[in-house]
Amino acid sequence: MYIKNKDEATEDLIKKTAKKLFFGEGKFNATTQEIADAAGVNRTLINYYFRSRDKLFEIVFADAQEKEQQRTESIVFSELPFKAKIEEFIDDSFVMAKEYPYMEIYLVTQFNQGCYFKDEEGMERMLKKFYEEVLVEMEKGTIDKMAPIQFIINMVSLISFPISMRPLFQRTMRLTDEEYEKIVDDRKDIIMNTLFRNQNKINQ
Amino acid sequence: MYIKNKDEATEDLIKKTAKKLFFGEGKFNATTQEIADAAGVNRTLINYYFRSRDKLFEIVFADAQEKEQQRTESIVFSELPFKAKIEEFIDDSFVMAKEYPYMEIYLVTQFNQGCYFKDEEGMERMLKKFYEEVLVEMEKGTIDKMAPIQFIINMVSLISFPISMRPLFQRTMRLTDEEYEKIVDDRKDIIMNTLFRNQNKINQ
DNA sequence: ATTTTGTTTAACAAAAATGTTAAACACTAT
DNA sequence: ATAGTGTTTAACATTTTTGTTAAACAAAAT
Repeated sequence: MYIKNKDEATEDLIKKTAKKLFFGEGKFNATTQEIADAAGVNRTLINYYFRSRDKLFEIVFADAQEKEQQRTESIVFSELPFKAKIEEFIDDSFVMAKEYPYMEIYLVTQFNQGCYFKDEEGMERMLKKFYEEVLVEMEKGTIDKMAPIQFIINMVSLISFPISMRPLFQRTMRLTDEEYEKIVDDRKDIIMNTLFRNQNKINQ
Repeated sequence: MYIKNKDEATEDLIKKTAKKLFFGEGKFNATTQEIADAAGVNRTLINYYFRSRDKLFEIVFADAQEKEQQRTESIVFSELPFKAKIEEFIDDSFVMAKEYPYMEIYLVTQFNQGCYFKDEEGMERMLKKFYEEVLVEMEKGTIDKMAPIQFIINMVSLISFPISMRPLFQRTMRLTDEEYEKIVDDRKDIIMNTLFRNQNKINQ
């Protein structure tokens, strides 16, 4: 039998390259030729391994969704206390964002074009669990009382927006790469302080 | 001479339709045929009025940028007190978002593909002015002390993210249109409370 | 060695999208 | 009425992108 390494190598290389272009560089409309060039392979290999451009896109999209969800799940269902979970989530998001800054925005554009969702069950379980924890914290007074969904929206907004909108922000505010990275680095404490009413303020 | 109405009517109709498709429905890859169909005109009229697809895109993009900036400028340079400006900005953003929910995300994807910026001077003046006001508020203790840019990022994130990410959010959280609109309606107070350390809490 | 199996390539075909032209059309001013 | 002007249309041409096929190729098994 043929060595399994080689074919999986190219197949994987193509997938990796597509991800890099989509999520890493924001080139959502990359043609098969562009992907092939970036990967240094013949264009028709995309058809050989993935049948069609659409199939490749589907796979990459599904992968991205799954990864996002697993990432979140492993934090939500961990044994960490609430506040630590949020910190973990922030750290994790920023790490992810370094490699794939355009991931979330890509997911959104895909959803706009009428994409289905993957593991709906898992998502629901996770949300329920997190909801409950949020409610407990509100009872304790650690966070302001509001609809739990609003707390989640606040949290995700504060974390994800500056990542997704980096090109717009950085240009608008005329910031260098270094300046922007500094800002992102500083954000963890700021987000924590904003979400947790500044009790036990971390940075002062 | 020919009636000026008619030609401006179609030209404008095409622009309006393109905007509706891009910003209103998130169809960033609409073909000239799709735009023409949606506008109910012959496809080649796009070439007649705009020369090429790219030119049309450029114009729509420039328009969007300009509108956003003017909108923001008129608030920043108004005579309102700081807090009222923010409220105004929130209201304004939500109105805009009703018609063009995908506007900001479109701007970002365009920037990703290497787009230039329009009125850089104006933007700079505006930012400077707002920075100063933010600093004053921090001195007064109305808002937490942090780099002014971080306050701005917080503000814009809390406002724009739930709009831009609506399809993702709504799907993920399994919400109906009515439920989501309710959430957006509730957000104004939540955002104000989050930004202003909950003094004089609006909603309790 | 040669058959088998899977991979890669280039040439070709097909499809999709854009752009151009010239003729038809509508309206108005003369 | 018709000459003039700008608009709209359909037919055509071009370009871009995708998909297919058959042959070349490489490695391993017989």
